[in-house]
Amino acid sequence: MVPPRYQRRKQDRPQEITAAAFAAFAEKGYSATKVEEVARRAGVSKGLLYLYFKTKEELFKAVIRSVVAPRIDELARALDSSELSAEAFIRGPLLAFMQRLPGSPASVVIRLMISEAPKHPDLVDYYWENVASRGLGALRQLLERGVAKGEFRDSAVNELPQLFVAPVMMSIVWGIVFAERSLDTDKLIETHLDMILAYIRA
Amino acid sequence: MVPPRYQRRKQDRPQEITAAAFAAFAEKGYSATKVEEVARRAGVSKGLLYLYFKTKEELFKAVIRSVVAPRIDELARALDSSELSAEAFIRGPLLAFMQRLPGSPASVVIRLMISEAPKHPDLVDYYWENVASRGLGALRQLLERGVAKGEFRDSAVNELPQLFVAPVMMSIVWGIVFAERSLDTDKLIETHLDMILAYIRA
DNA sequence: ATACTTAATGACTTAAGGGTCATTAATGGG
DNA sequence: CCCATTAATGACCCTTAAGTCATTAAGTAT
Repeated sequence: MVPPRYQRRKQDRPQEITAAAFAAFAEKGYSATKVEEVARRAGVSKGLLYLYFKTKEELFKAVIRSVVAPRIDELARALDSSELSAEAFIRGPLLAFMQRLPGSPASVVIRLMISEAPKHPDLVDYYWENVASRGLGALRQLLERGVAKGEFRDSAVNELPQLFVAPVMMSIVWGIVFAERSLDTDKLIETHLDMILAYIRA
Repeated sequence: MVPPRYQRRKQDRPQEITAAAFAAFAEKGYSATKVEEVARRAGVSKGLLYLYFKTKEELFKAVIRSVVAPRIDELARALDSSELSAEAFIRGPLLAFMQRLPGSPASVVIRLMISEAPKHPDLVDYYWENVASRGLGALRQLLERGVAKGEFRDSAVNELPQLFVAPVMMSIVWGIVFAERSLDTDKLIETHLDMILAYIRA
């Protein structure tokens, strides 16, 4: 009994291919990755890949979306789930969340966005609507809650939630460029939040 | 009298070519830029370009160096030239310097480094030795001076000069990805430094 | 002037890699 | 069991772009 040379698995292929593509893009970046290489990693022929994704660019977009999409609700849920004070929330769940990012797939997405954004305005729109503006909105909300409860004073930080994100971005970029020259990103992020809290505390 | 079809200008060509390449890379990124396009912008044939630069990669490295090199001493000079207190220095020259970066060629270099670093470890070494480690060293020195003079207290910031740089990196990345969706980077950086100072003041 | 050196050209070669398509074979319905 | 359907293959095509080189002509020394 000869085993079949391949199996038809229409349901699973797209996911398997995007997963393989993500791994390849993470290692080599988008343009240095060959479509054939992605197919090889997915255990699939190049022709099949083109059956599911019309172009390499479309594959790229699918990859970004596939990584980003599942995290969105996770992020949304995080905020309202807690009965903590704003400060406790920042020192607890938010700190933990931020510290996880530099070593996570999010880091790869950031790198890809930085490299490819200029060529893919629609991807930027997607990322903006689903990740950036939502995340910043959540931070703003958090700050307002803190002010309303009398924990925080009004300050320029309210208008600049990017201040929260800066050390995470720094850590991610550091990791991309100076991979080996280690940086204590956990401490960087924690110190930064400590600093913000000291600054905005009422 | 027929003007010569071209002029021999061995002295100027390399600079002109790297300048043209920088402009092209700034617009399209490294791999999306064709060597022929660089030659065209430099008003030169492709063959001549290859007379001065053996490969596209070598041209790339020359471009980075040509942008980075002149700024190095400027940076070094900045520190010791001032008789200001550490805080005044931070609020004055350092703030101005940092605010200039997001709109400067440095921003392009950062983008190129992020995209291409993994493929060019020697460039990373160069950048580390000449820019990153020097700049961070200068910041550390500045903090120590502040502590020695009794302006600043000892804190975790001494070991993490990256904290200073974070909002600049954030601004640069924001500019790359969300070019149009404006962010008040000047205010972001100023608020950040204000925050640091409040945190470390003795 | 003449001969010589070399900066400069641009048509050409070559390789890589994105994308196609005729062919094969797994699968499911009758 | 057999046929129709379509998932899957992989050899092939074709464009693009890096890199070469024989040739031309600007500058220079004798």
